[in-house]
Amino acid sequence: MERASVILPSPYALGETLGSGQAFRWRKRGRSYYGFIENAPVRLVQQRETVGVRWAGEGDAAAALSRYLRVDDPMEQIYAGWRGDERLAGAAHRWAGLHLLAQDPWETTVSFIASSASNIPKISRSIEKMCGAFGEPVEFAGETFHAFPSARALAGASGAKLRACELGYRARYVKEAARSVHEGEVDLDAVARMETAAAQAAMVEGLDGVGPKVAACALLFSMRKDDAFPVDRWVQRCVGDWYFNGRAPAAKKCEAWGRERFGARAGYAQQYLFHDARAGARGRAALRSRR
DNA sequence: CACCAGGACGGCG
DNA sequence: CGCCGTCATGGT
Repeated sequence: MERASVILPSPYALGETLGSGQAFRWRKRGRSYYGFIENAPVRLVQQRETVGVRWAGEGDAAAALSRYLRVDDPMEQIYAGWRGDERLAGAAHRWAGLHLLAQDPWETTVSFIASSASNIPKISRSIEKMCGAFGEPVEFAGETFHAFPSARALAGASGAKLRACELGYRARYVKEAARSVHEGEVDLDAVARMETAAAQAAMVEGLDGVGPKVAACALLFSMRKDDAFPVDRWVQRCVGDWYFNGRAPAAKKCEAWGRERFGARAGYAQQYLFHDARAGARGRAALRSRR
């Protein structure tokens, strides 16, 4: 059990970042966030600019948290690059301190296989059920947590038990992708060392249920491939609305456009666009329900 | 009760 | 290639 404390840069929007739809296992209880770093349970407590960490992992908790939260990312520099872009400049202002994360690659890959044509609350429940059914139990802070299941555990899972995790038609994708990783056909450590396009191609080719978007998410949210530009329905729609006069380009073209336009920081641009688009939709939904 | 969701896949033109 | 129907399932 490791304890430490980390000084966050300013700005760092911790709650917004942990709940931004790139990670699915963070839960807020009181002033604490419970989740996993390097697949070991962790509790974070934010007080002003510092975060207290209690971590079940081995090694330097402060270093692990700093890596995970990407506290060294040059946000002001990134925002400066968006000054000529009205939409992104606005999003940078509204969501100042929203960061990308550096999560576990295997967990992130499976999580986004489970994400296809779903929604964030359902994805979270689905992953939680997978962990409960197939993940190793870990005692932490007086309760039992379940680590994210290994490739071996998921490869050996029964189809029925997997589908019980609300995975639907994605269950066979998870099982087959797990087999590919467990048998070494795909090596995520090697993928992480490739440049983005090659890494994406390797994942799409080698992993069932992984297309361009899911691969881009895994690369961006767990392997620091910041030039990746995942295009889901939200991003496709808002890119169409904000940059193409309401006519959304096809997903493939939209991805190429985003990577070309935003370059080495395309992933950050994508995350801010996604966050802004969803926040707008949530606002409109709240407005509707109030009438 | 339609319609949508951090899409992928396979078949068809 | 690009387009389109299909695939479970819960939320709105």
